[in-house]
Amino acid sequence: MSRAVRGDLAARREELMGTIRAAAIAEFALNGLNGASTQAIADRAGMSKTRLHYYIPSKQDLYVDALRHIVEVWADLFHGLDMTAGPERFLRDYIERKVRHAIDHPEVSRMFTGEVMRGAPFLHDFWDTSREATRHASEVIERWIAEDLIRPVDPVLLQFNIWALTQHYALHATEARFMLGLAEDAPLDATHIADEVTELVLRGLRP
Amino acid sequence: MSRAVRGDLAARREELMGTIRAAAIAEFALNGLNGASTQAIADRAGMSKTRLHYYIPSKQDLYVDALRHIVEVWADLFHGLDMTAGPERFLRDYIERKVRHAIDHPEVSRMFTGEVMRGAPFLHDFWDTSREATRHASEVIERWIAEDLIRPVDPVLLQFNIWALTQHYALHATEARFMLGLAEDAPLDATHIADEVTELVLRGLRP
Amino acid sequence: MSRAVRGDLAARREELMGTIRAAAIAEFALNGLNGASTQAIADRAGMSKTRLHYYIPSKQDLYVDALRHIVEVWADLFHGLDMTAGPERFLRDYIERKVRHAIDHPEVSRMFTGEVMRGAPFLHDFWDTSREATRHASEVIERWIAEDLIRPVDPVLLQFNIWALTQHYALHATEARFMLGLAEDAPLDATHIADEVTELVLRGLRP
Amino acid sequence: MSRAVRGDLAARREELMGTIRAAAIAEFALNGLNGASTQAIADRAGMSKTRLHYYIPSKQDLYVDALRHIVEVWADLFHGLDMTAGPERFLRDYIERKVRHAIDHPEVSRMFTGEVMRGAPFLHDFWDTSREATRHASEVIERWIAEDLIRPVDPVLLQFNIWALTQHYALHATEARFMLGLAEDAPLDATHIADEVTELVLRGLRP
DNA sequence: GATGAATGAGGGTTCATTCAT
DNA sequence: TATGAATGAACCCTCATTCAT
Repeated sequence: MSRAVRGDLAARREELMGTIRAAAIAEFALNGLNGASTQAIADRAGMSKTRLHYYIPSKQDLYVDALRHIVEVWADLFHGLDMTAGPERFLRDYIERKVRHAIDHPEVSRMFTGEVMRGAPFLHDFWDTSREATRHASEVIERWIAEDLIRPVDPVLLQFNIWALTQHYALHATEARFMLGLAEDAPLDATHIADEVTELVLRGLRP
Repeated sequence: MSRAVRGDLAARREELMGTIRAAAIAEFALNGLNGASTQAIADRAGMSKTRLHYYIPSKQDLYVDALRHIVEVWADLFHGLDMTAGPERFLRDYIERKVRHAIDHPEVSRMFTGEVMRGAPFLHDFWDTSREATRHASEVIERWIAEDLIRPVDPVLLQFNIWALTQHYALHATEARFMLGLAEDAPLDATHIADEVTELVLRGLRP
Repeated sequence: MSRAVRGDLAARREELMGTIRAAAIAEFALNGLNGASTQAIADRAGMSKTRLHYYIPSKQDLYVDALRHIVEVWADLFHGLDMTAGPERFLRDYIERKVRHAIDHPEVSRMFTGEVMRGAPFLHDFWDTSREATRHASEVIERWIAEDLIRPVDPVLLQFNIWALTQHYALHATEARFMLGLAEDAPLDATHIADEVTELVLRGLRP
Repeated sequence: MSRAVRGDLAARREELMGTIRAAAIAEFALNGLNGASTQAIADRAGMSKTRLHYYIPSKQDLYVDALRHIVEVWADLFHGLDMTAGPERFLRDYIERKVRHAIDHPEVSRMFTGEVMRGAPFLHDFWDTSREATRHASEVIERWIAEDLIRPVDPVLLQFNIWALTQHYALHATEARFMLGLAEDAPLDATHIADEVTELVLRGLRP
């Protein structure tokens, strides 16, 4: 087998795994690990159940893999963001990116929140990393407080609150559309939402 | 059958239905409608699956009944709160109650959020009522703006944002405990959380 | 307890048993012994399943009782018919009564045919009587043949054939209405059907 | 996979479906759609219930498929029969074939009659075709009447009557054997029965 | 790599019946 | 008599997974 063909095969497989993962995230977002059926995932990915099981070791493995993928994507999302630029600049960028991503890929937020709601049984492995990130962010926030750039707040709760505000529009997209009088398939206005959230947070933090 | 005995029977049944509903909410919170098994609900309620099915028409009926119950409980929760008292007083009370309830009964928030994440297929029936409430609240908020009690904001998004902040600690209780360095079964500090959220919102709304 | 009251109670019970039997025949006609549910019978009789079971020893007993009742009713139906009156007079009367009863009470014929189709597992007990009747009728038919009132035929098959012709319109009432262009709830014309059947048989038997 | 193997697989499946259908017809004949259990069908087909369900979408689908099959088989049965050959020739052939088939495959007639007795809820779809056939046959019969080949009769009822006579020996095989003094597993004499029925009908139709 | 076949466990629900009151 | 409660067995069907080809 030539190197090119082998590369082709690998790429083909990679692409297939991407399709499967996307289908899995969509289904896990709707029904969780227990509630999702491999049949539904296979249907969504456009393949037979048997073929799906050829590519994955088990439903649970697929679930964990999807979680890992989500964590990576979110880490990537904030690469290049600079907390040293000060609270205003950082939070504006962060919230904007986070809200936009949440609105564009609601299944991702939903699957993740589902896992967390269940007590995060499969997320514990990743949390040591998250804890480090949280600690690091807390230090920066405390520096901002020390420099009187923002008023004194609980730095961990601040992070949770921002997380809450930005995730919410992914989880509650249907309800939001309804209450805002939008059509069932109309996109939410990410810019407007990001602006309102940003303003609330920045003003809420003023010294 | 004497009136007393009949009363006893009715009370017994009422109590049993409460047990069942609580078990159901816990399971639906974990696994959604599809993922939850009547066996698990029965186990949690301390009865056989057959006996459970004697008391409910179907799993879906139980699910809808639980949702209805949640909506009622939340409506009750805010009876007596007075929006005419001005933003500071109202928001302080509202957020306090909401956060405390979320932290005390996280399964309730979780089941509800799960339903909403799935596109709220069974909640649509209740939303006309919710829309009215949202509209009414929006009017009050706009009056506050007109009276310069708060700065101009999108009144609907403000409601969503407050909702997001107060629900979050129910959904993410496990994660929050972990990041805050608490024990796995330690209660979250509702007072502290409510204070931080309230402060963020009130200051974020200052004219 | 006075005799009158006791009589009342007995009458009440008798009436109730009639209601139950009618409901049972309707359900057994539709679904057979296995397929019929006591719940459906109870519903049809306007009582709770528990109460139904108070009045009957078991579903199977109810089934057998209904069969016995049907056999009795059919026996009564032909009391007074006189085979000595000769074939024309007898067959005219017999077919007329049988067709009319079949069309008026199709459930009865249907439940009975269902039992027979299943191999008549509960009817065997009654068949010794039936065999006697069949033999007796065969003798009369053979006398008719000997007297040249009708042509030579197999006397048992003749009885079966007449039975087939008269039962058919109970079993196939729906189909008959459809093919005859009648409304779904329109009654079949018993007189017309009886005439056609009678004519076919009488002419078919001419020496 | 080679063409030969694929053909093998298809043939294997076809054969299996035939086995399943035969088992299904036997069970549906005994207990109807509601009363028949997939377990009993599986047992009769010599496979596990799970395996049976691998081959059928649902019990109801199997039921409808079996009905469709029966209708097709009966249509095939009368291919080649020529109504233009005149009443005597046609009716002799028709009754002979029909009686023989009924006696050889009583379950088929029984399942069909069961469906019709229940009001034919799943047969309605096929009845438009049947109605056409009935109409066409009626026209031929009326031509026979006009040509004085048979006496005037209701053409639709004539068809029903013949149907009744020929089906009867499938439905009442057990009873017939008993009344004719045959052993429980002895075959009915199709030739004799067909002759008696034919004679009754042909003579009954003489002008 | 990819397909059809197969399976044991479990899914929600209904069953005829019994029990206590 | 008559009711509500309760139950073990059975109902139809789907599950994630494995096997053979």
